[in-house]
Amino acid sequence: MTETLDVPARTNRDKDGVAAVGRALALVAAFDERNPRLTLAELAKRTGFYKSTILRLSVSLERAGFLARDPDGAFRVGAAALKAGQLYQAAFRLGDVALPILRKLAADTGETASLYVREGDMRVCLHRVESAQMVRAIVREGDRRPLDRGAAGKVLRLDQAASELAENGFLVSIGEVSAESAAIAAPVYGADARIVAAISASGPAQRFTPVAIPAMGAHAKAAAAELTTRLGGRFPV
Amino acid sequence: MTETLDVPARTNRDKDGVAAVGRALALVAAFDERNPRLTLAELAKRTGFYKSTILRLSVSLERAGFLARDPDGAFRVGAAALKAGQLYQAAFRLGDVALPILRKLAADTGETASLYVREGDMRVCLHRVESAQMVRAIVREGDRRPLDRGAAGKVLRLDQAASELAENGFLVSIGEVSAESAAIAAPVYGADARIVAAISASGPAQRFTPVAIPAMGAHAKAAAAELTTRLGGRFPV
DNA sequence: AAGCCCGTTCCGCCCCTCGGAATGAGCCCC
DNA sequence: GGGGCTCATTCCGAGGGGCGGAACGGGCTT
Repeated sequence: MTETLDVPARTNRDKDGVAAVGRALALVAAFDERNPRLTLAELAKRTGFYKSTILRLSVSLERAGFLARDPDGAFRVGAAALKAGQLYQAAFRLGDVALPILRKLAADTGETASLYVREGDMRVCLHRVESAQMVRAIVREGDRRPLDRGAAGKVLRLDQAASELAENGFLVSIGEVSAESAAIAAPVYGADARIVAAISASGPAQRFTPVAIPAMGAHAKAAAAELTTRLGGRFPV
Repeated sequence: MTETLDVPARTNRDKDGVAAVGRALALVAAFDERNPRLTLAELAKRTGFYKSTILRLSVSLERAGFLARDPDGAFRVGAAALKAGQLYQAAFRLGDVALPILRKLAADTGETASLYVREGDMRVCLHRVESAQMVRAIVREGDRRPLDRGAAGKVLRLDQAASELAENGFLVSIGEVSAESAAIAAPVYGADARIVAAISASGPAQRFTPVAIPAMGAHAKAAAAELTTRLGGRFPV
């Protein structure tokens, strides 16, 4: 430390940020599902900071609502974190993320690809990319369909992974919405591992043969998995 | 600055926390649902900070995952916020138990059911199940409302059972949070027989008629009682 | 080409933060 | 009861880290 500075002494000037901020956020990151409440001493042990440092940082964190304190003195994460987490989700204008995935699914299957979300006892098409084929399924954004018909409806109605879904990762429906149509759908999961949307490929029933279905299902499943991860979602165990 | 310091110059020594941390968290708080993505210039305008300050703080925030940057340079809240938000919910060990109860309350009343806890002089929505109706109350997890408006707020402010509450076991508010909304709420008690949370059903005021309220109140009261017992809580004498 | 606004880099001075010591309360055990 | 731990909290000097402005360059529009 006293001499021989091969490295420029000011090397830490760039890309270093603000040390106090890093420390404060490390405090928040010290919590986990097993320990959503921590005492000052526990925080000190987990972070390696001095207790006086933690107390000083916690004043600002508490004021901003990112940290809170129980009457017994225990620390826990504050309510502002909940709000910030939702802002993270809101930052995904779903279309920007979903549309490329839908385009790929439409190309891979040759069918119309669409993204459905649940709305009460109906499902609503949020985005859609139509097939290029002469005979194809026509779906428009905003279309509302009953939840009890069609592959996407079935997927959105699942509280937990049904046996058929768990087996293949997708569901099929033939002639449910209309006699000559068919569809295949896979679930998109949110951060809480619950189904938040369904990605489907739909078209004329004639093309949904026992031979074609497995490949279509695999594509739908892959698209749904891609969207799930892009949204920060978590797959159920 | 040069003289005449009536106020002790070092009055800010106590209870001041760390200024840089407050600034960093103000950056995160600058986002909202309408603006989940912000440019550097927008952030500077909203926070009043210099752009150089924001850039410096953002290095630490990004490293911790609380802020992220898109390829086009726009800032958004980072994934660590989502995790932190879940830790906030985890601190209340209510989620697994409360959600089924909220679902039942939403089904029974046809209105949006939500669970509020007190956070200082505000109340925070911890969990929520929205109504299936076309016209319904919109509540998001993490929403903060003042304690002095709305049925849930009144419930949470009760140190002891007020006469009205003791009589019916629930409270009603009409047009308090917004002119066209109404809500009904009942208290959840902890092991020490003090109020730890409020369960409420909220929706358009038109549906909260003198005829409908008693049934809704009974449902809310039942839901709160159910949650109280499931949490090992004790009712006041 | 001038003007504007964008994002980014750089650096000196001041003040803010760090970290350790000191304090007191609470608890357990002999 | 008192000694000895661990707990949370307060205080302050010294050192360096962050603030805030200036300066720069690129991309637009006028």
